[in-house]
Amino acid sequence: MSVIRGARERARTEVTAAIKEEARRQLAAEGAARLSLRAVARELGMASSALYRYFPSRDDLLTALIIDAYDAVGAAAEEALAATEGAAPADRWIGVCRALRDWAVDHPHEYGLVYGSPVPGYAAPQDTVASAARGALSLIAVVRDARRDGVLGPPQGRPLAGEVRDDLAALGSELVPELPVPTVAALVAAWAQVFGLVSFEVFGQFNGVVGARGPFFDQSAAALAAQVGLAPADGAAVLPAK
Amino acid sequence: MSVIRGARERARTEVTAAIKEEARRQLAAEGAARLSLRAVARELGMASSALYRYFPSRDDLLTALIIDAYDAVGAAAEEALAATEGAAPADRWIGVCRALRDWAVDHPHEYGLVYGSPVPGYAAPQDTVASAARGALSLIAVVRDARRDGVLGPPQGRPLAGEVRDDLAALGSELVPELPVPTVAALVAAWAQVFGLVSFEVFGQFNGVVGARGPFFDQSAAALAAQVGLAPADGAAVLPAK
DNA sequence: GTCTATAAACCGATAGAC
DNA sequence: GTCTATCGGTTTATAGAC
Repeated sequence: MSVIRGARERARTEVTAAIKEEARRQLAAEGAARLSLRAVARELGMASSALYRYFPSRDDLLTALIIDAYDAVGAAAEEALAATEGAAPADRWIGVCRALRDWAVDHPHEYGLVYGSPVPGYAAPQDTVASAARGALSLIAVVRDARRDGVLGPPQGRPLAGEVRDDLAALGSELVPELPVPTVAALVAAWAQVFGLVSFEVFGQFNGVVGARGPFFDQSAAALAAQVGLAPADGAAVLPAK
Repeated sequence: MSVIRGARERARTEVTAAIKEEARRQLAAEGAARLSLRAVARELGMASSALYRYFPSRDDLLTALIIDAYDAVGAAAEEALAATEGAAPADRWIGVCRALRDWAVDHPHEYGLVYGSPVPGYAAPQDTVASAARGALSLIAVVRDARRDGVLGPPQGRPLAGEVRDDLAALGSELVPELPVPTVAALVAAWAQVFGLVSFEVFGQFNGVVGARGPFFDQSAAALAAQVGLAPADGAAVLPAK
Protein backbone atom coordinates (compact mmCIF):
# COMPACT_ATOMS: atom_id res chain seq x y z
CA MET A 1 0.00 0.00 0.00
CA SER A 2 2.78 2.43 0.75
CA VAL A 3 4.21 1.31 -2.58
CA ILE A 4 0.96 2.21 -4.28
CA ARG A 5 0.81 5.54 -2.57
CA GLY A 6 4.41 6.09 -3.58
CA ALA A 7 3.57 5.35 -7.18
CA ARG A 8 0.53 7.56 -7.04
CA GLU A 9 2.44 10.44 -5.59
CA ARG A 10 5.15 10.00 -8.14
CA ALA A 11 2.60 10.10 -10.92
CA ARG A 12 1.06 13.16 -9.34
CA THR A 13 4.30 15.09 -9.15
CA GLU A 14 5.09 14.11 -12.72
CA VAL A 15 1.79 15.37 -14.03
CA THR A 16 2.13 18.50 -11.93
CA ALA A 17 5.53 19.12 -13.45
CA ALA A 18 4.18 18.58 -16.97
CA ILE A 19 1.38 21.05 -16.33
CA LYS A 20 3.78 23.69 -15.09
CA GLU A 21 6.11 23.10 -17.99
CA GLU A 22 3.35 23.55 -20.53
CA ALA A 23 2.07 26.56 -18.60
CA ARG A 24 5.52 28.14 -18.87
CA ARG A 25 5.42 27.60 -22.61
CA GLN A 26 2.13 29.43 -22.75
CA LEU A 27 3.48 32.16 -20.53
CA ALA A 28 5.94 32.90 -23.29
CA ALA A 29 3.38 32.78 -26.06
CA GLU A 30 0.39 34.47 -24.46
CA GLY A 31 1.54 36.16 -21.30
CA ALA A 32 0.51 35.62 -17.72
CA ALA A 33 -2.74 37.53 -18.10
CA ARG A 34 -3.98 35.10 -20.73
CA LEU A 35 -2.67 31.91 -19.23
CA SER A 36 -5.48 29.43 -19.80
CA LEU A 37 -6.03 26.20 -17.93
CA ARG A 38 -8.01 24.91 -20.87
CA ALA A 39 -5.26 25.52 -23.35
CA VAL A 40 -2.78 23.78 -21.08
CA ALA A 41 -5.08 20.78 -20.85
CA ARG A 42 -5.63 20.73 -24.58
CA GLU A 43 -1.91 20.73 -25.28
CA LEU A 44 -1.39 17.96 -22.76
CA GLY A 45 -4.20 15.86 -24.22
CA MET A 46 -6.22 15.86 -21.05
CA ALA A 47 -9.69 17.12 -20.27
CA SER A 48 -9.70 20.61 -18.86
CA SER A 49 -11.57 19.49 -15.82
CA ALA A 50 -8.81 17.07 -14.92
CA LEU A 51 -6.47 19.96 -14.29
CA TYR A 52 -8.56 21.12 -11.39
CA ARG A 53 -7.37 18.11 -9.42
CA TYR A 54 -3.87 19.58 -9.56
CA PHE A 55 -4.53 23.28 -9.38
CA PRO A 56 -7.85 24.35 -7.92
CA SER A 57 -7.85 27.55 -9.96
CA ARG A 58 -5.95 29.51 -12.51
CA ASP A 59 -4.49 31.72 -9.82
CA ASP A 60 -3.07 28.74 -7.97
CA LEU A 61 -1.23 27.67 -11.09
CA LEU A 62 0.04 31.20 -11.46
CA THR A 63 1.22 31.23 -7.86
CA ALA A 64 3.13 28.00 -8.43
CA LEU A 65 4.83 29.48 -11.48
CA ILE A 66 5.75 32.62 -9.58
CA ILE A 67 7.25 30.68 -6.70
CA ASP A 68 9.20 28.54 -9.15
CA ALA A 69 10.55 31.63 -10.88
CA TYR A 70 11.61 33.29 -7.64
CA ASP A 71 13.23 30.08 -6.53
CA ALA A 72 15.09 29.69 -9.81
CA VAL A 73 16.48 33.21 -9.78
CA GLY A 74 17.28 32.84 -6.09
CA ALA A 75 19.10 29.57 -6.69
CA ALA A 76 21.13 31.14 -9.49
CA ALA A 77 22.17 33.96 -7.16
CA GLU A 78 23.03 31.57 -4.32
CA GLU A 79 25.10 29.47 -6.64
CA ALA A 80 27.11 32.51 -7.73
CA LEU A 81 27.49 33.52 -4.11
CA ALA A 82 28.93 30.13 -3.18
CA ALA A 83 31.13 29.98 -6.27
CA THR A 84 32.78 33.31 -5.48
CA GLU A 85 33.47 32.62 -1.82
CA GLY A 86 36.83 34.13 -0.90
CA ALA A 87 36.98 36.40 -3.95
CA ALA A 88 37.18 40.19 -3.68
CA PRO A 89 33.83 41.59 -2.50
CA ALA A 90 33.34 43.75 -5.59
CA ASP A 91 33.90 40.71 -7.78
CA ARG A 92 31.46 38.67 -5.73
CA TRP A 93 28.91 41.46 -6.12
CA ILE A 94 29.39 41.53 -9.85
CA GLY A 95 29.22 37.74 -9.98
CA VAL A 96 25.89 37.58 -8.17
CA CYS A 97 24.47 40.41 -10.26
CA ARG A 98 25.64 38.68 -13.37
CA ALA A 99 23.92 35.47 -12.29
CA LEU A 100 20.67 37.34 -11.83
CA ARG A 101 21.02 38.95 -15.21
CA ASP A 102 21.99 35.76 -17.00
CA TRP A 103 19.02 33.92 -15.58
CA ALA A 104 16.71 36.72 -16.65
CA VAL A 105 18.10 36.78 -20.18
CA ASP A 106 17.67 33.00 -20.40
CA HIS A 107 14.13 33.07 -18.99
CA PRO A 108 12.66 36.38 -20.12
CA HIS A 109 9.01 35.45 -19.65
CA GLU A 110 9.44 34.00 -16.20
CA TYR A 111 11.45 37.09 -15.34
CA GLY A 112 8.62 39.27 -16.57
CA LEU A 113 6.17 37.27 -14.50
CA VAL A 114 7.87 38.25 -11.26
CA TYR A 115 9.63 41.54 -12.01
CA GLY A 116 7.44 42.99 -14.76
CA SER A 117 4.03 44.59 -14.56
CA PRO A 118 1.80 42.85 -12.04
CA VAL A 119 -0.84 40.50 -13.43
CA PRO A 120 -4.12 42.44 -13.15
CA GLY A 121 -6.59 40.92 -10.78
CA TYR A 122 -4.01 38.64 -9.26
CA ALA A 123 -2.73 39.20 -5.75
CA ALA A 124 0.31 37.19 -4.75
CA PRO A 125 -0.35 35.18 -1.59
CA GLN A 126 2.02 35.22 1.36
CA ASP A 127 3.65 31.94 0.22
CA THR A 128 5.68 33.80 -2.36
CA VAL A 129 7.63 36.13 -0.10
CA ALA A 130 10.19 33.65 1.19
CA SER A 131 11.17 32.65 -2.33
CA ALA A 132 11.09 36.27 -3.45
CA ALA A 133 13.68 37.24 -0.87
CA ARG A 134 16.32 34.69 -1.86
CA GLY A 135 17.92 36.75 -4.59
CA ALA A 136 18.18 39.85 -2.43
CA LEU A 137 19.65 37.85 0.43
CA SER A 138 22.54 36.71 -1.73
CA LEU A 139 23.48 40.27 -2.52
CA ILE A 140 23.14 41.20 1.13
CA ALA A 141 25.42 38.31 2.03
CA VAL A 142 28.19 39.73 -0.15
CA VAL A 143 28.06 43.00 1.74
CA ARG A 144 27.78 41.31 5.10
CA ASP A 145 30.81 39.15 4.39
CA ALA A 146 32.76 42.23 3.32
CA ARG A 147 31.80 43.93 6.55
CA ARG A 148 32.83 40.86 8.54
CA ASP A 149 36.21 40.91 6.82
CA GLY A 150 36.65 44.59 7.51
CA VAL A 151 36.78 45.62 3.86
CA LEU A 152 33.47 47.42 3.60
CA GLY A 153 33.82 51.12 2.89
CA PRO A 154 31.18 53.78 3.40
CA PRO A 155 28.49 53.98 0.73
CA GLN A 156 28.62 56.82 -1.77
CA GLY A 157 26.08 59.59 -1.70
CA ARG A 158 24.94 62.30 0.64
CA PRO A 159 23.89 61.75 4.24
CA LEU A 160 20.46 60.19 4.60
CA ALA A 161 17.41 62.34 5.16
CA GLY A 162 15.80 61.65 8.51
CA GLU A 163 12.66 60.03 7.16
CA VAL A 164 14.60 57.63 4.99
CA ARG A 165 16.98 56.88 7.80
CA ASP A 166 14.25 55.87 10.26
CA ASP A 167 12.62 53.76 7.65
CA LEU A 168 15.67 51.77 6.72
CA ALA A 169 16.97 51.58 10.27
CA ALA A 170 13.87 49.52 11.04
CA LEU A 171 14.40 47.30 8.02
CA GLY A 172 18.11 46.87 8.72
CA SER A 173 17.72 46.09 12.39
CA GLU A 174 15.55 43.09 11.67
CA LEU A 175 17.42 41.89 8.60
CA VAL A 176 21.10 42.80 8.92
CA PRO A 177 21.70 44.61 12.20
CA GLU A 178 25.45 44.59 11.68
CA LEU A 179 25.28 46.90 8.67
CA PRO A 180 25.21 50.69 9.01
CA VAL A 181 21.92 52.27 7.99
CA PRO A 182 23.40 54.23 5.04
CA THR A 183 24.75 50.94 3.71
CA VAL A 184 21.30 49.37 3.99
CA ALA A 185 19.85 52.31 2.08
CA ALA A 186 22.46 52.04 -0.65
CA LEU A 187 21.87 48.31 -0.82
CA VAL A 188 18.13 48.61 -1.32
CA ALA A 189 18.66 51.26 -3.99
CA ALA A 190 21.32 49.18 -5.72
CA TRP A 191 19.05 46.15 -5.64
CA ALA A 192 16.35 48.06 -7.48
CA GLN A 193 18.88 49.54 -9.88
CA VAL A 194 20.28 46.16 -10.83
CA PHE A 195 16.80 45.17 -11.88
CA GLY A 196 16.46 48.38 -13.83
CA LEU A 197 19.43 47.33 -15.92
CA VAL A 198 18.13 43.80 -16.28
CA SER A 199 14.60 44.86 -17.14
CA PHE A 200 15.74 47.32 -19.79
CA GLU A 201 17.74 44.57 -21.44
CA VAL A 202 15.11 41.85 -21.15
CA PHE A 203 12.16 44.05 -22.04
CA GLY A 204 13.84 45.44 -25.13
CA GLN A 205 14.49 49.01 -24.03
CA PHE A 206 18.16 48.66 -24.99
CA ASN A 207 17.33 47.64 -28.55
CA GLY A 208 19.24 49.92 -30.84
CA VAL A 209 20.91 51.62 -27.88
CA VAL A 210 23.34 49.19 -26.28
CA GLY A 211 25.03 46.43 -28.25
CA ALA A 212 27.52 44.68 -25.98
CA ARG A 213 25.03 44.11 -23.21
CA GLY A 214 26.99 41.67 -21.10
CA PRO A 215 30.05 43.91 -20.73
CA PHE A 216 27.83 46.94 -20.29
CA PHE A 217 25.99 45.22 -17.48
CA ASP A 218 29.22 44.21 -15.77
CA GLN A 219 30.47 47.77 -16.02
CA SER A 220 27.30 49.11 -14.45
CA ALA A 221 27.25 46.43 -11.75
CA ALA A 222 30.81 47.38 -10.82
CA ALA A 223 29.72 50.99 -10.36
CA LEU A 224 26.89 49.81 -8.13
CA ALA A 225 29.33 47.78 -6.05
CA ALA A 226 31.33 50.93 -5.43
CA GLN A 227 28.15 52.74 -4.53
CA VAL A 228 27.35 50.36 -1.67
CA GLY A 229 30.92 50.53 -0.37
CA LEU A 230 32.66 47.58 -2.00
CA ALA A 231 36.00 48.80 -3.28
CA PRO A 232 37.07 47.64 -6.74
CA ALA A 233 39.43 44.71 -6.77
CA ASP A 234 42.14 46.37 -8.85
CA GLY A 235 43.24 48.57 -5.98
CA ALA A 236 42.25 51.85 -7.60
CA ALA A 237 40.14 52.80 -4.63
CA VAL A 238 37.20 55.00 -5.44
CA LEU A 239 36.66 55.86 -1.82
CA PRO A 240 38.97 57.72 0.54
CA ALA A 241 40.59 55.32 3.01
CA LYS A 242 39.19 57.08 6.05
CA MET B 1 -18.82 72.31 -46.35
CA SER B 2 -15.61 73.06 -44.53
CA VAL B 3 -17.83 73.72 -41.54
CA ILE B 4 -19.34 70.30 -41.90
CA ARG B 5 -15.99 68.69 -42.27
CA GLY B 6 -14.86 70.62 -39.21
CA ALA B 7 -17.78 69.32 -37.22
CA ARG B 8 -17.18 65.81 -38.46
CA GLU B 9 -13.58 65.90 -37.55
CA ARG B 10 -14.36 67.31 -34.17
CA ALA B 11 -16.83 64.51 -33.55
CA ARG B 12 -14.26 62.04 -34.70
CA THR B 13 -11.56 63.25 -32.37
CA GLU B 14 -14.05 63.29 -29.53
CA VAL B 15 -15.09 59.70 -30.10
CA THR B 16 -11.45 58.70 -30.53
CA ALA B 17 -10.63 60.31 -27.20
CA ALA B 18 -13.55 58.55 -25.53
CA ILE B 19 -12.40 55.20 -26.88
CA LYS B 20 -8.88 55.73 -25.62
CA GLU B 21 -10.13 56.88 -22.26
CA GLU B 22 -12.28 53.80 -21.83
CA ALA B 23 -9.44 51.62 -23.09
CA ARG B 24 -7.17 53.10 -20.42
CA ARG B 25 -9.75 52.20 -17.81
CA GLN B 26 -9.70 48.62 -19.05
CA LEU B 27 -5.94 48.65 -19.13
CA ALA B 28 -6.06 49.18 -15.39
CA ALA B 29 -8.69 46.54 -14.78
CA GLU B 30 -7.64 43.81 -17.17
CA GLY B 31 -4.17 44.57 -18.42
CA ALA B 32 -2.91 45.23 -21.90
CA ALA B 33 -2.94 41.58 -22.90
CA ARG B 34 -6.68 41.38 -22.33
CA LEU B 35 -7.65 44.73 -23.71
CA SER B 36 -10.82 44.02 -25.63
CA LEU B 37 -12.34 46.15 -28.37
CA ARG B 38 -15.68 44.55 -27.68
CA ALA B 39 -15.67 45.45 -24.04
CA VAL B 40 -14.70 49.03 -24.87
CA ALA B 41 -17.58 49.26 -27.32
CA ARG B 42 -20.02 47.75 -24.84
CA GLU B 43 -19.04 50.23 -22.16
CA LEU B 44 -19.40 53.11 -24.61
CA GLY B 45 -22.78 51.87 -25.79
CA MET B 46 -21.70 51.37 -29.37
CA ALA B 47 -21.60 48.34 -31.56
CA SER B 48 -18.25 46.63 -31.55
CA SER B 49 -17.97 46.91 -35.30
CA ALA B 50 -18.22 50.69 -35.09
CA LEU B 51 -14.89 50.84 -33.33
CA TYR B 52 -13.11 49.55 -36.39
CA ARG B 53 -13.76 52.88 -38.07
CA TYR B 54 -11.47 54.48 -35.48
CA PHE B 55 -8.92 51.77 -34.91
CA PRO B 56 -8.49 49.15 -37.63
CA SER B 57 -7.40 46.54 -35.13
CA ARG B 58 -6.78 45.91 -31.51
CA ASP B 59 -3.06 46.43 -31.98
CA ASP B 60 -3.63 49.87 -33.46
CA LEU B 61 -5.54 50.89 -30.36
CA LEU B 62 -2.70 49.52 -28.27
CA THR B 63 -0.18 51.47 -30.29
CA ALA B 64 -2.15 54.68 -29.74
CA LEU B 65 -2.19 54.06 -26.00
CA ILE B 66 1.54 53.38 -25.96
CA ILE B 67 2.35 56.55 -27.86
CA ASP B 68 0.10 58.55 -25.53
CA ALA B 69 1.86 57.08 -22.51
CA TYR B 70 5.33 57.83 -23.84
CA ASP B 71 4.23 61.34 -24.73
CA ALA B 72 2.75 61.92 -21.29
CA VAL B 73 5.86 60.78 -19.46
CA GLY B 74 8.00 62.73 -21.91
CA ALA B 75 5.95 65.87 -21.40
CA ALA B 76 6.26 65.53 -17.63
CA ALA B 77 10.03 65.26 -17.96
CA GLU B 78 10.25 68.22 -20.33
CA GLU B 79 8.15 70.33 -18.02
CA ALA B 80 10.48 69.59 -15.13
CA LEU B 81 13.45 70.35 -17.35
CA ALA B 82 12.05 73.77 -18.25
CA ALA B 83 10.97 74.52 -14.70
CA THR B 84 14.47 73.92 -13.33
CA GLU B 85 16.32 75.98 -15.90
CA GLY B 86 19.18 77.77 -14.22
CA ALA B 87 19.16 75.56 -11.12
CA ALA B 88 22.15 73.47 -10.07
CA PRO B 89 22.60 70.51 -12.44
CA ALA B 90 22.22 67.90 -9.73
CA ASP B 91 18.95 69.49 -8.67
CA ARG B 92 17.74 69.59 -12.25
CA TRP B 93 18.60 65.90 -12.57
CA ILE B 94 16.67 65.07 -9.43
CA GLY B 95 13.79 67.24 -10.61
CA VAL B 96 13.46 65.46 -13.94
CA CYS B 97 13.82 62.03 -12.30
CA ARG B 98 11.20 63.01 -9.80
CA ALA B 99 8.84 64.06 -12.58
CA LEU B 100 9.26 60.67 -14.24
CA ARG B 101 8.61 58.91 -10.97
CA ASP B 102 5.62 61.03 -10.04
CA TRP B 103 3.99 60.43 -13.37
CA ALA B 104 4.56 56.69 -13.04
CA VAL B 105 3.08 56.59 -9.54
CA ASP B 106 0.05 58.53 -10.77
CA HIS B 107 -0.41 56.33 -13.85
CA PRO B 108 0.81 52.87 -12.85
CA HIS B 109 -0.97 50.96 -15.58
CA GLU B 110 0.13 53.21 -18.38
CA TYR B 111 3.62 53.05 -16.95
CA GLY B 112 3.46 49.27 -16.97
CA LEU B 113 2.28 49.35 -20.56
CA VAL B 114 5.49 50.97 -21.75
CA TYR B 115 8.10 50.01 -19.16
CA GLY B 116 6.77 46.69 -17.91
CA SER B 117 6.77 43.28 -19.51
CA PRO B 118 6.11 43.51 -23.24
CA VAL B 119 2.63 42.59 -24.43
CA PRO B 120 2.98 39.10 -25.96
CA GLY B 121 2.30 38.96 -29.65
CA TYR B 122 2.48 42.71 -29.98
CA ALA B 123 5.37 44.38 -31.76
CA ALA B 124 5.61 48.14 -31.39
CA PRO B 125 5.74 49.86 -34.77
CA GLN B 126 8.34 52.47 -35.63
CA ASP B 127 5.90 55.30 -34.82
CA THR B 128 6.52 54.84 -31.13
CA VAL B 129 10.25 55.54 -31.01
CA ALA B 130 10.14 59.31 -31.27
CA SER B 131 7.75 59.55 -28.34
CA ALA B 132 9.72 56.92 -26.44
CA ALA B 133 12.87 59.01 -26.61
CA ARG B 134 11.42 62.18 -25.12
CA GLY B 135 11.97 61.24 -21.49
CA ALA B 136 15.56 60.21 -22.05
CA LEU B 137 16.30 63.37 -23.97
CA SER B 138 15.30 65.52 -21.01
CA LEU B 139 17.79 63.78 -18.78
CA ILE B 140 20.43 64.07 -21.47
CA ALA B 141 19.69 67.78 -21.72
CA VAL B 142 20.49 68.25 -18.05
CA VAL B 143 23.93 66.75 -18.55
CA ARG B 144 24.53 68.61 -21.78
CA ASP B 145 23.67 71.93 -20.15
CA ALA B 146 26.03 71.13 -17.28
CA ARG B 147 28.77 70.39 -19.76
CA ARG B 148 28.06 73.64 -21.61
CA ASP B 149 28.35 75.56 -18.35
CA GLY B 150 31.61 73.82 -17.49
CA VAL B 151 30.32 72.16 -14.34
CA LEU B 152 30.24 68.56 -15.50
CA GLY B 153 32.68 66.33 -13.63
CA PRO B 154 33.94 62.94 -14.72
CA PRO B 155 31.54 60.04 -14.17
CA GLN B 156 32.22 57.63 -11.32
CA GLY B 157 33.35 54.10 -12.00
CA ARG B 158 36.23 52.32 -13.58
CA PRO B 159 37.50 53.01 -17.09
CA LEU B 160 35.31 51.58 -19.81
CA ALA B 161 36.06 48.21 -21.34
CA GLY B 162 36.88 48.49 -25.03
CA GLU B 163 33.77 46.76 -26.29
CA VAL B 164 31.46 48.97 -24.27
CA ARG B 165 33.43 52.03 -25.27
CA ASP B 166 33.10 51.40 -29.00
CA ASP B 167 29.44 50.73 -28.61
CA LEU B 168 28.59 53.87 -26.76
CA ALA B 169 30.96 56.03 -28.77
CA ALA B 170 28.77 55.26 -31.76
CA LEU B 171 25.60 56.08 -29.84
CA GLY B 172 27.07 59.26 -28.38
CA SER B 173 28.46 60.59 -31.63
CA GLU B 174 25.07 60.59 -33.24
CA LEU B 175 23.12 61.77 -30.21
CA VAL B 176 25.34 63.99 -28.05
CA PRO B 177 28.77 64.33 -29.66
CA GLU B 178 29.86 66.91 -27.13
CA LEU B 179 29.75 64.46 -24.21
CA PRO B 180 32.69 62.18 -23.35
CA VAL B 181 32.03 58.51 -23.98
CA PRO B 182 32.29 57.48 -20.31
CA THR B 183 29.63 60.07 -19.52
CA VAL B 184 27.39 58.61 -22.18
CA ALA B 185 27.88 55.16 -20.67
CA ALA B 186 27.10 56.41 -17.18
CA LEU B 187 24.06 58.21 -18.55
CA VAL B 188 22.59 55.15 -20.21
CA ALA B 189 23.18 53.08 -17.09
CA ALA B 190 21.66 55.77 -14.88
CA TRP B 191 18.66 55.99 -17.18
CA ALA B 192 17.98 52.29 -16.74
CA GLN B 193 18.62 52.48 -13.02
CA VAL B 194 16.13 55.29 -12.53
CA PHE B 195 13.51 53.03 -14.03
CA GLY B 196 14.59 50.22 -11.75
CA LEU B 197 13.74 52.40 -8.79
CA VAL B 198 10.46 53.52 -10.34
CA SER B 199 9.44 50.02 -11.39
CA PHE B 200 10.14 48.55 -7.97
CA GLU B 201 7.93 51.16 -6.41
CA VAL B 202 5.13 51.03 -8.97
CA PHE B 203 5.12 47.25 -9.32
CA GLY B 204 4.97 46.69 -5.58
CA GLN B 205 8.45 45.31 -4.94
CA PHE B 206 9.01 47.91 -2.22
CA ASN B 207 5.91 46.85 -0.31
CA GLY B 208 6.96 46.16 3.22
CA VAL B 209 10.53 47.22 2.45
CA VAL B 210 10.57 50.96 1.89
CA GLY B 211 8.05 53.28 3.51
CA ALA B 212 9.01 56.86 2.69
CA ARG B 213 9.26 56.25 -1.02
CA GLY B 214 9.43 59.81 -2.24
CA PRO B 215 12.42 60.78 -0.09
CA PHE B 216 14.06 57.45 -0.75
CA PHE B 217 13.73 58.00 -4.47
CA ASP B 218 15.18 61.51 -4.23
CA GLN B 219 18.08 60.16 -2.23
CA SER B 220 18.80 57.50 -4.84
CA ALA B 221 18.38 59.93 -7.72
CA ALA B 222 20.93 62.23 -6.10
CA ALA B 223 23.43 59.37 -5.97
CA LEU B 224 22.80 58.70 -9.66
CA ALA B 225 23.41 62.36 -10.45
CA ALA B 226 26.82 62.09 -8.80
CA GLN B 227 27.46 58.93 -10.76
CA VAL B 228 27.09 60.68 -14.11
CA GLY B 229 29.27 63.57 -13.00
CA LEU B 230 26.83 66.16 -11.67
CA ALA B 231 28.23 67.45 -8.41
CA PRO B 232 25.80 67.86 -5.52
CA ALA B 233 24.47 71.36 -5.04
CA ASP B 234 25.55 71.71 -1.41
CA GLY B 235 29.18 72.06 -2.37
CA ALA B 236 30.34 68.87 -0.68
CA ALA B 237 31.95 67.63 -3.87
CA VAL B 238 32.06 63.89 -4.19
CA LEU B 239 34.59 64.02 -6.99
CA PRO B 240 38.15 65.27 -6.92
CA ALA B 241 38.50 68.61 -8.65
CA LYS B 242 41.03 67.35 -11.20
C1' DG C 1 -8.61 11.00 -11.31
C1' DT C 2 -10.19 11.13 -15.72
C1' DC C 3 -13.78 11.56 -18.81
C1' DT C 4 -18.10 13.86 -21.43
C1' DA C 5 -21.26 17.33 -21.46
C1' DT C 6 -22.83 21.57 -20.37
C1' DA C 7 -23.67 26.38 -18.73
C1' DA C 8 -22.94 30.96 -19.57
C1' DA C 9 -20.29 33.72 -20.87
C1' DC C 10 -16.38 35.90 -23.87
C1' DC C 11 -13.24 37.25 -28.16
C1' DG C 12 -11.59 39.65 -33.06
C1' DA C 13 -13.15 40.44 -37.21
C1' DT C 14 -16.28 40.83 -41.20
C1' DA C 15 -20.63 41.43 -44.27
C1' DG C 16 -24.09 44.11 -45.54
C1' DA C 17 -28.31 47.12 -44.54
C1' DC C 18 -29.33 51.79 -43.50
C1' DG D 1 -20.43 55.70 -39.37
C1' DT D 2 -23.49 53.04 -37.00
C1' DC D 3 -26.25 49.14 -36.78
C1' DT D 4 -27.51 43.75 -36.70
C1' DA D 5 -26.05 39.35 -37.57
C1' DT D 6 -22.75 36.15 -38.06
C1' DC D 7 -18.38 33.16 -38.33
C1' DG D 8 -15.43 30.50 -35.82
C1' DG D 9 -13.35 30.42 -32.39
C1' DT D 10 -12.24 31.22 -27.08
C1' DT D 11 -12.76 31.09 -21.71
C1' DT D 12 -13.63 29.44 -16.38
C1' DA D 13 -15.90 26.33 -13.99
C1' DT D 14 -19.16 22.63 -12.60
C1' DA D 15 -22.00 18.12 -12.73
C1' DG D 16 -22.03 13.53 -12.92
C1' DA D 17 -20.67 8.90 -15.09
C1' DC D 18 -16.98 5.65 -14.84
